Amino acid sequence: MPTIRERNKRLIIKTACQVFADKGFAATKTSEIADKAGLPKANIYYYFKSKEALYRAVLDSVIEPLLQANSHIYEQDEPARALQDYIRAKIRISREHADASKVFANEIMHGAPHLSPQHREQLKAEANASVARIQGWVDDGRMAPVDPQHLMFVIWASTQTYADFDWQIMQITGRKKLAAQDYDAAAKLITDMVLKGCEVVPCEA
Amino acid sequence: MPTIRERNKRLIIKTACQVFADKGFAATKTSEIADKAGLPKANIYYYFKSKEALYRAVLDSVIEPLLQANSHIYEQDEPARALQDYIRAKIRISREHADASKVFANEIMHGAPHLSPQHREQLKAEANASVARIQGWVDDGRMAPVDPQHLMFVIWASTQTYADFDWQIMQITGRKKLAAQDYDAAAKLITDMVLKGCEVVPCEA
DNA sequence: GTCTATAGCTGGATAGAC
DNA sequence: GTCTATCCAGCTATAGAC
Repeated sequence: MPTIRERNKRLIIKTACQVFADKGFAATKTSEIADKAGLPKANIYYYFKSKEALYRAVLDSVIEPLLQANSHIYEQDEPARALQDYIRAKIRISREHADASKVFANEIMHGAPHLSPQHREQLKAEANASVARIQGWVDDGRMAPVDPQHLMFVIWASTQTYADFDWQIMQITGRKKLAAQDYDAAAKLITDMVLKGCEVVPCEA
Repeated sequence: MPTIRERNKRLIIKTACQVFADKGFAATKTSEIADKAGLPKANIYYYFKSKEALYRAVLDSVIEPLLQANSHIYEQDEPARALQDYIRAKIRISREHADASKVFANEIMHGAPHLSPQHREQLKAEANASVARIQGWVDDGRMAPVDPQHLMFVIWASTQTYADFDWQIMQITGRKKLAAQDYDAAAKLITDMVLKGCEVVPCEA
């Protein structure tokens, strides 16, 4: 029933995510979030008991989409297909959820001081499961014996860089805004490199 | 002969670099820098006119080491050797200058609001030169026709991640601190992947 | 549920003694 | 060149009218 409550909370979280991504937690003023959301500042505090509580809510909202890409590692049985889909999904996230990625990157870079123990465990569990899956393919002789952990780090880093460090990418490519073709080119190169590195043959499409 | 002046400035910049890397600019208190450096806060302001001026000094001190890795792209004529050395150098920087890397990453992630136009140009020029160099190898048929810009982004991202997101790496590897073998494993995997992706044969050593 | 006005504190910056 | 004491801006957070 509290449809207005939910709607406002969502609006505030969404706006806060943009500002936190842009400025970082400490540099963000609650008044700026309020202004961008078109609300008086006190309204923020009516819905969230503190700036930090709001930030935690943003972190929560951000983790689900970021973890969804992992599903491709499980749903596809063929290594080439799985890696290919995974990289594509990660690049899509960098494009469609750049703010979420930045908020998360910021949090991680500073040692995840606001991340709940539950979320830490969840992330670790997801990573470990993906690593185990890749190790399985290696053990079955279906791909070259790469270190699965470092393979994941490379995939994470090279896909997320298109969100987290988009400013640098735009500087160097000379773009005002990254376009579909840029993300496609990135996905292509990363996929190509990873598949060759793992010595698996690409799937069509 | 202001040897004491220089010594103190260096100490303050070095300490500030650590704290800025750990907390980010806005979350850093000058009192914390002072405490860690074993100085009263007013001393900081005797040497630097503001927190922001100190931060800019840190940024300045950080850029040189980060750019040095680029030299390998020019000094080596053979693509395989150059890329190999470049990746190794970048990984070494992630290990030896992790704080510098984090300060810089933070700055870039938020759109480089404190970076001087000179430094922006310098970074862009270095990047463009490296890209041109790689494009030259492609044109000469000495490596596969990869997109040189995206190749650089991948190398940057996957090497810097070992500094910027070391917390995550440690979480997943279960290490308390990354050791030589971790950086070696990373360098090996990244090099392997890049060389295969570029279709150049590795050099010995 | 909304908003104005303001309290209260944190932290950047400085005056001025040594 | 060093340091203590303090000032004051700007921010988070809230009281209280509507």
